[in-house]
Amino acid sequence: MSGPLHLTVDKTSPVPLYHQVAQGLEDAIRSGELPPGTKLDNEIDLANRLNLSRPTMRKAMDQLVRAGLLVRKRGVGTQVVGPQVRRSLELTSLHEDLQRSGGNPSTDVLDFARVPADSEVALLLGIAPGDEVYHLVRLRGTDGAPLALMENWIPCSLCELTREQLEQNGLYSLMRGQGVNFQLAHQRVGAVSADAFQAEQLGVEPGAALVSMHRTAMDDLGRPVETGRHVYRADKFTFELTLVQR
Amino acid sequence: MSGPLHLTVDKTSPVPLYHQVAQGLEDAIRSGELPPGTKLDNEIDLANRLNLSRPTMRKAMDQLVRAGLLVRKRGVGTQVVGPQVRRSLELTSLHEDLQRSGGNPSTDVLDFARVPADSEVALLLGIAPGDEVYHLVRLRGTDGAPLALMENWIPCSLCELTREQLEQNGLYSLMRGQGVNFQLAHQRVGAVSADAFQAEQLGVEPGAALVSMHRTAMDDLGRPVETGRHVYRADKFTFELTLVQR
DNA sequence: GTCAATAGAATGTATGGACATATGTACATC
DNA sequence: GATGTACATATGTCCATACATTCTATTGAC
Repeated sequence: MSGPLHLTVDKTSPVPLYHQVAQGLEDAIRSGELPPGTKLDNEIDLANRLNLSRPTMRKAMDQLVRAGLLVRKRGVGTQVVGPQVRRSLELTSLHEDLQRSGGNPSTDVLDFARVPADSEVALLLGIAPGDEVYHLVRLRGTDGAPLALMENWIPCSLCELTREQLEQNGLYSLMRGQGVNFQLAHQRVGAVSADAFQAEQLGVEPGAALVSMHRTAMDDLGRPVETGRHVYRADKFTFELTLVQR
Repeated sequence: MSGPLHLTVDKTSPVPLYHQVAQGLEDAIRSGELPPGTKLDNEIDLANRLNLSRPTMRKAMDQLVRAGLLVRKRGVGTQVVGPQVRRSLELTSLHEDLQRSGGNPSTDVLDFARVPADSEVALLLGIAPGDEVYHLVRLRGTDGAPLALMENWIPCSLCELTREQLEQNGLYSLMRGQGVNFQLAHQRVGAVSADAFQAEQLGVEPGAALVSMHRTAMDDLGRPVETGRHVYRADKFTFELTLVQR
C-alpha cells in the first residue's frame, strides 16, 4: 500500500529536513493522496528513498503520530488514521476565531480603565491586591449582531493598552505585539441565565441561556498575564474541542 | 542554579532510560525541588553525569518541554516553567471524573434499546442508515442529586452491552474492556434552556440554563465508535480545559 | 490436522559524533 | 563613552549504526 508518493526535500533550505518531510506527509494525508487506512512503507525504506537517515525520518513521523494523523504498531507498521482529526485544541482569541470563520467582527469598548486589583483578581493574576490592572468590558459582534460580552483584567505592568487600539485589534494580538508570549490558558466553560444587563447588551430575553467562560492565560514562564469572564449567546456560539488520548 | 539533583537511572530496567529521566525530572519539578525559574545544566553535562548519550537526555527533556514544564532557549539554556501547568486535557468519561472528585456517582438507565440508526446518527458514526445501534438514555447523579442527562448511540457491531452492566460501569470502561481503543473525541460545548423533560429529570425549573455537550469519539484508526448528546445542571458542572500554545 | 517453535519484518531504544545557529558577554575600536 | 566585533556557550539538526522487542506468518513436529 505505497510506492508512488513523490516527496522531495531541499537539503539547502534553512527549514529542517524533518519538518519538510512531516509537512509533505501531512499534505499528502490531508489532500487524500494517502487515504485513511493506508499502510506506509517502513521507516528505513522511506529514509533511504529520501536520502535521509532513519532518525530524521522517524522524527518527522513522530510529529504526525503526536498530531494523531498516523498510528504506529511495533512489529507491524505505520498506518494513516484519517483527516477527521481536524485542528486540535489551540490557544486562540475569540477575535481570531471570528476572522477565520469569515464573519465581520466588530468591537465595542464599553469600559476601559486602570483600577486597583481586588483580592479575587489579584489572586488569579498572582499580584498583590491594589496593584494596578486594566479593566475592560467589551461587546463583540459579527455582522452587526451582538455575540459576546467580555470582561477582562490585565496587569498594567505587562503592557500599554489604549481604548483606540482595542477597538481595532484583538486583545491577544496587542499583547503579543508587546512581547507577551502566551503559553497556555486554563478555562472553565459552563452555562448561566442572562441577567438584565447581559440580556440588554446581547439582545436576548432576561433568563435566556448563555455560554459562560472563565479564563486565565499564562506566558512561557508560567506567570498569569490575563484573566477574564466572558458570556456568549448560546444560539450563536459553542466551544469546539478535540480531546486526545495520550 | 543546579548541581545537586541526584537523579539515578537503572540501565537494567525494562523501562526506557529517557522515560526514567523524564519521570525523575518531572517529579523533581512537581515536588518543588526544582522551583519555577530554575536554570538546568546544559544537555551535555546532564547526559554525562547520568552516563547517558546526549540524544537520550534530549529526548527526555523533549517530553517535558512538550508537557509545558520546561522552556528551552537556543544559545541560553533550559528553564523550569512551573507546576501551575496541571493536568492537560484528557479523554475521560463523566463517570471517571466523578470518581476522582470523590462524589458518589449513581446511574439510572432510562432507556436501553437496539434501534436502526437514523440518517443523522448514521452520518456521525460513519455507518449506513438503518444499521443497528444501541440507543441509551441515562441519568447520572452524585450523592442522590441529579447532575446529567445523557443520550448515546453506539454501533452494535462494536461491542455487546446490557442494561445491567451500564448501571454499574461507565460506558467507556465497558467498551474499552471489549477491545475498543479510544483515541480522540470531538466535542461541542454550549448552553441550552431546559425543556420540560430535562427540567423534570434534572430537578430544575423549565427554562433554566443547562450546559450542553455533543461528542463523537473515535478509535485509533479514526473510526467513530460513539456519539452522544449530554446536558448538565449548570450550577453543578463546568468543563475545565487547558489550552496549550504549540 | 493441530499446535508450538522459529524466522522475518517492523518499530522501539540507545550510542557517539559532527556541524549549524542563536544568544549573551567581553573586549577592542572609534 | 558608545558601538561593533569576536568568542564562548547552549541548543538545534543530522548522520551512521547497533541491538532490543513485538507481531506475523511460516515452518516443522507430533
